[in-house]
Parts: sequence; structure tokens; C-alpha cells
Amino acid sequence: MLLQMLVLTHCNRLHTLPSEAAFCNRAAADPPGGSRLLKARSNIKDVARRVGVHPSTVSRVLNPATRSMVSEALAKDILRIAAELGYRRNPLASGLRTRKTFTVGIIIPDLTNPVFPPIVRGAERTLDAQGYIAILADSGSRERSEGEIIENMRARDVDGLILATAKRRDPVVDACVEEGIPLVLVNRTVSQHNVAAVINDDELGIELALAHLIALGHREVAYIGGPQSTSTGYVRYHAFMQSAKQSGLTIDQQLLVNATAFTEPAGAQALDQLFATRKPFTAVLTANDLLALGCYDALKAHGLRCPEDISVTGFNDMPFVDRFDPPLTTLHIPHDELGVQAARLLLEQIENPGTPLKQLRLEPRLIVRGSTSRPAGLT
Amino acid sequence: MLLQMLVLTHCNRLHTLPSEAAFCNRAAADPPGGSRLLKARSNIKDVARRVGVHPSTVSRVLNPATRSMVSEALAKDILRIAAELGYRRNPLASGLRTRKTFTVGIIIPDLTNPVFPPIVRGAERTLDAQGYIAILADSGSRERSEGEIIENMRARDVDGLILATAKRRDPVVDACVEEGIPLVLVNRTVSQHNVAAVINDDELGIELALAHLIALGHREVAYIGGPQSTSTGYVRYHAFMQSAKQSGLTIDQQLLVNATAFTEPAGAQALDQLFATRKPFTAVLTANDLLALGCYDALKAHGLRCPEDISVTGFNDMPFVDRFDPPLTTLHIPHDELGVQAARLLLEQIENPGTPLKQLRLEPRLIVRGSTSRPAGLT
DNA sequence: ATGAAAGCGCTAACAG
DNA sequence: CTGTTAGCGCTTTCAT
Repeated sequence: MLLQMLVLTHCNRLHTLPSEAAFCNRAAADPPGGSRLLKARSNIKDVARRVGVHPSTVSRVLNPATRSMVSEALAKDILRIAAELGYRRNPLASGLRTRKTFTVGIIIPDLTNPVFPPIVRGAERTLDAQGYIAILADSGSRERSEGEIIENMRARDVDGLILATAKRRDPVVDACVEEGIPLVLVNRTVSQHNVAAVINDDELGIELALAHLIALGHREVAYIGGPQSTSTGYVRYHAFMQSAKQSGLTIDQQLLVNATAFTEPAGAQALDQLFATRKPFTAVLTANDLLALGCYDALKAHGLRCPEDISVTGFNDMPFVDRFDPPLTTLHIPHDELGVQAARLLLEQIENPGTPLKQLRLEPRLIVRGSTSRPAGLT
Repeated sequence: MLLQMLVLTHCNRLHTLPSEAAFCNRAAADPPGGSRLLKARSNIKDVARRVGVHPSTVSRVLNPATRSMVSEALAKDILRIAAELGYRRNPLASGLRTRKTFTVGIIIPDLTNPVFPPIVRGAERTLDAQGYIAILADSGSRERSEGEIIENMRARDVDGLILATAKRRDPVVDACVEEGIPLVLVNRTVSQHNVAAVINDDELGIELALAHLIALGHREVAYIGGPQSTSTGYVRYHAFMQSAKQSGLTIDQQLLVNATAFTEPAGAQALDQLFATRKPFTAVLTANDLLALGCYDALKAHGLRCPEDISVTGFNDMPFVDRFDPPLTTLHIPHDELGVQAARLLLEQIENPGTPLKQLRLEPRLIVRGSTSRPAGLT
């Protein structure tokens, strides 16, 4: 890793370019004084002095809620001077006093899983619009436990938390609920109902996918799900059985496999397991795009084609699945909107502590592409 | 958008599931007292009282740098009580005093561009390991200008900034340098050298890609680059011309196109433009995977096959480009490591203000896949 | 309507 | 070594 890093301590590249030419490692042109100083930000006291009033008066003006306590004229003066001085309130200082930091923590399990960036983006955008900032932590990429991350965030007086990491039984979530921290789960949720959450309507998604396969003529449909410790894994599994039953399909338990992780290898392995049963099936409904990709691999390994021999459906509609070979039929989840709504729910909890906790389910949309077709028998 | 959101105010789904059964919108089971209180965190004063010493003594013990000022025995007592009380230092309060918040801002242009998540992840992980937290802002998804974002972060006393948004001429970067904020650019850089940066070695990348095409037998190679306002667009363009010249290829300026954006449509349009010249070429070297994907589209539209008719190379090695049709030959950039090193450089600047600014270039690696082959003429 | 004073939690300069 | 005092920037009683 470090081997492939190079610090150019002198220009050693032969071809030099117009402007980036001498891209060498070197100190910046030092300013006259040596190290340069940070321009001191003006504070409430500076403004007060300039206007000739007491700092608390300035504070009152700067806070919309207390502005009315100060006379129109003075307020205008203060505002003008404040602008002139480029004054910006220090939210840390005011937060110290008010216990409100306009900061929320977002914890996700893995930012490189394409599901999460749009959620984070949607949430961050929404928070920003209300003057909040987001502290981001990727719990999967570090030593420290999720509990420690939250402890750290709490120590920083975050106003609330958005968690995309929930297990179905989750002591961390329980602890947050217990302590009464404003909290919203997103993407995944827990078994209990005493916590706000924004998730996808998984039952509907499974229903749509299965209906699609049945409409194509499939009758023997296998299922590859995910870890039962997550709500997505659990709910989709049960939804599949439910939907199959309602559709009059006979369910062969051997054709139902829950992979140990939402990953490509796990998906491939699960499909191998299905093949090992020697039970016939013409389609595989998977609970996740990566599992579906794993199926692509296993099919290829078995010399089978998709969709001619076996149809495959995914779940999530990750970016670029439309460019795969074959393009993947899957369920589109409005991930950005998931993030937006999670942020909304959280802000509501923060600014309006009394309101009842809500759980939202957003509707997925079936996207039919090239990985599903009529089963081989029918033409 | 909102249409596809539904709040289940009563259970209206027919099939109910084992445990998530009654996933309805409802208030949480209220705790006895009505709204629950936050458990008050204990502070330095609480600890001091319990031990029977002055708060400042506790402070000294809790700070590793000043621990030695206090007697062993007392220190141990204090530490024990602190642990007992579950004490955690409030970094905001101490930051108010010390002007050090252990917070850094990370600004990226678009989190849904697969290039950035691994960078953020690498940086965040590295910062976390040193006790820092990351404030994340996605400058592309919001109204507020990047300048305002930075203003906001500075108001919160961030210790430094990581920017992935730099233009080649960037007033925002200039302003940061001017004010002396610890700053590291990542992925893209500016023309000047007075700012720390961690970027990919673009010249090398282009060189590798072109050498690969030449080795395959290509002699007429077209180039599709990106916006010249970014260092990546600019450097890769010039590197291509340089490499081509050094390889003895004759450069036809008409076969060099810089797309207006690093996007698929822009790539498709650029290739159309190349076709419009009616000049012959057997391969297209692009400066970005998305541009390469655009080429796939344009080729298909023109009834041409890749790589049989035209070879295509990308740049970045985004996730899943190995699953495209055809799998994309491209340059792998160690994005995670880019983030890690950016964080390292920043921490160095923060904790060691004197050290000279460094610029690092990490080496890309050519990944040969299915989108390149010998030109049609040769067999 | 405004000023004075106290304090959020913590640290740092100064005593002793 | 430890306690005292003051203050980071801001808000919020309490006076006036």
C-alpha cells in the first residue's frame, strides 16, 4: 500500500507540463512573517464595543427569538455593524450555554456500499437547509464499536442521531431510546416500535418482484435472502413466503436460502446451495443486488445463461446495474428520499420533542430489465 | 416524489408478518413520566467533588499532557472515580477554551459519484483513529455556496479542512490559504503549489493506458478528456499529448476532445463529435470511466462494437466496471488511500504547524479487461 | 428596552 | 504538587 505512494522530493519526471510543471514536494512559499496567523473572527463583544452597547444586547438582536426585545433602531445598527465586521455566531459557544449544537450524527455501516451515499446525501442536504451540520461516521471501517462512536458523538452534544446500522435486535438502539436521544433509523429498523424509522416497503417490493416472475410464467421460484439479523433480511424472507403462498405457489423450503451477508460471494454460494438440492427452478428472486450479482457468477460457473436458463431479480437498483450483463431487473428504492425523510423526522423530534414517533415506509418501484424472461419451457 | 411516500396510519396491509406485523404509524409506548429526560452526563466538577479536589486538578489528570503534574496516587483515584461516574470530556467546552475542537471539515462535490465515498471513508477512518471527527458536506447537492459551507465550518472552529472540490483556479482555496486554515486538497488540486494535496499520478495513468493501446497495435488513438477547469481534466489532456508525442504517434488535434463534464452523456456526445470528423481511429482513450460508458452508448448507437471495432479505456476503476458489457479496461486509483493520506497530511499540519506543505501523488494501476483488443486490421 | 452578572464545561496562568 | 482565579463566546436570569 505504502509502496505505491511516492513523495516527489525533487522533479523526476521527464515530461513537464505547462503549468503543473514543477509539481514537486516542497514547502509553500512562506509568508513574510514565517507562519501566518489566522485572521481573528470578531465576536459578540467586538460588535458590542463598536456599537457602544452591552454584549447581551447584541446577543438578543442576533437571536431571532429575542430580537423583539430590542428597539428597532438599535437592532438595525447592531445588525449593520455585525455585518460590517463579518460577525458569525460561534455555535459551539452558544451550544455550551443552550445545550443545542445544531449538529447531528449520522452513522452508516459502509459508505462504499452504493446504497448509503444517496441516503447520506439526502439527509445532509436536508439538515444543512435547516442550519444543522452532519457528523459522519462509517462504523464498518474502524476499530471502535458503534457504541463508542455514539458515546463520542453524545459527548459532543449532538442534537440527534441518524442510524443506518440497526440490527433487528440492537442494544445500541435500545440504549439510545433509553437515554432519550432524538433518534431516527433509516434503511433498516428494529423489531420494536418505540423508535422512529424511515425504511423501504419491503413486502411490497417482494410482492412486485414475485408477481413479475409469475406473470412471465415462472412457477418454480427460488429465493435468496440476507442475514436474518437485519430487518431487511428478515422482512423480505417472510414477505417472500407470504407472497408465494398468496400467489398459490407451492413453497419448497429447500429453495429458500438466506445468505450470510449481502455480498456477491455469499450470493454465489447461496445459488450453489440451491443447485445442490437438485430441485428444479426457473427463477431466483434475491433480496439484494449484490446477491443477484453473485448469482450471475454462479450461473456462469455452472455454464448457465441468464435469463435464458434462469431469471434473476435483485433489490436496491444500485447505480449502473442497468449496464450489467445482463441488465438487472430489480426494485428501485428512493434512497435519497429515505435520507431526506429521516432528516425531517429527526428535526421534528429535535425541535418539537413532544411529537409522536413516526415510522415511514417509502414505496419501491419494480424496474424490469434484461435478467428476467419467460422460463425456458414456454415460448 | 412525495407521492410515493406513504405513512401507514393504520394497518392496511393484509398479510401480516410474524414480528414486524403491526408496523403502523403510532406513538411510541410512552414512558411512565411522559417525556423521558436525558441522563445528565457528569462533568469535571462532579468528579472533583466526589474525589474532594479542585476541578482543575481533575482537568490536569484527564489531559495526558498535564497528567504528570499530579501525584500518582491522586491521579489514580481521580481516574477511577471518573470511570465510575462515566465521565467523558466535553470537547466543545474544552475547544472553546483551547481553540482546538478535534473536528475537521470534509467537502466533496457529489457523494453519489463513486469516486468519493472511498476517499471520505479513508479520511474519516484515519481522523477517527486520532480522535478527530469529520463534518461532511456535499457541496453539489445544495443551494449554499462552497464559500458559505466553509464559513459555517470555520465558525464552528474546525481544526482543518479537506477539499475534494478544487478547481484549477479556485478562489475558495485561495481564501483558505490566505487565512491560514490547515487545508489539504484531495483528488483534484490547484495550479499553485502553496497548498497541500493528495492526488493521483495522472501523467503516469495516461502513459500506461496509451502504452497498452499501442502495445495492442493501435496507432490512431482518439482522446476524450474532461473539463479543463479541473486539474484532472487539464493534466490528463496535456499528459495525453505529451505521451502521444513521446510514443511517436502523430497527433491529430481533431481527435482530441474535452467533454464539458465527467458524465455519460458528455462522453457520448464527445464520441459523436469524433465520428463527425470522419477521421479514422481504432481506439478511444478517455479520462474518466463515465466518459467511457458514454462511449459505449454512442458506439451502440452507431452500430459499432467494443472492442472489435473500437477499443475504449476509462479512468478511475469505479466499482462494478468489471461487470459492464464489455468489462472496462481502466486505471485503478487507490481512492481509499487518497483519503487516508489526505487525513494524515492534514493532521500533520494541525498538530505540527511548522512542517512544510506536501503534495503526494499516488500511483494508479492499469487494469486490463475486455474493452480493449487488437485493432480490427490486425489479427 | 437595556445593562449587569452569572455560568455552560473546561483549561491555563498564577499562587502558594 | 494543588488550589485560586479568570475567561473562551455566548445566553439568560435579574435588575434597573
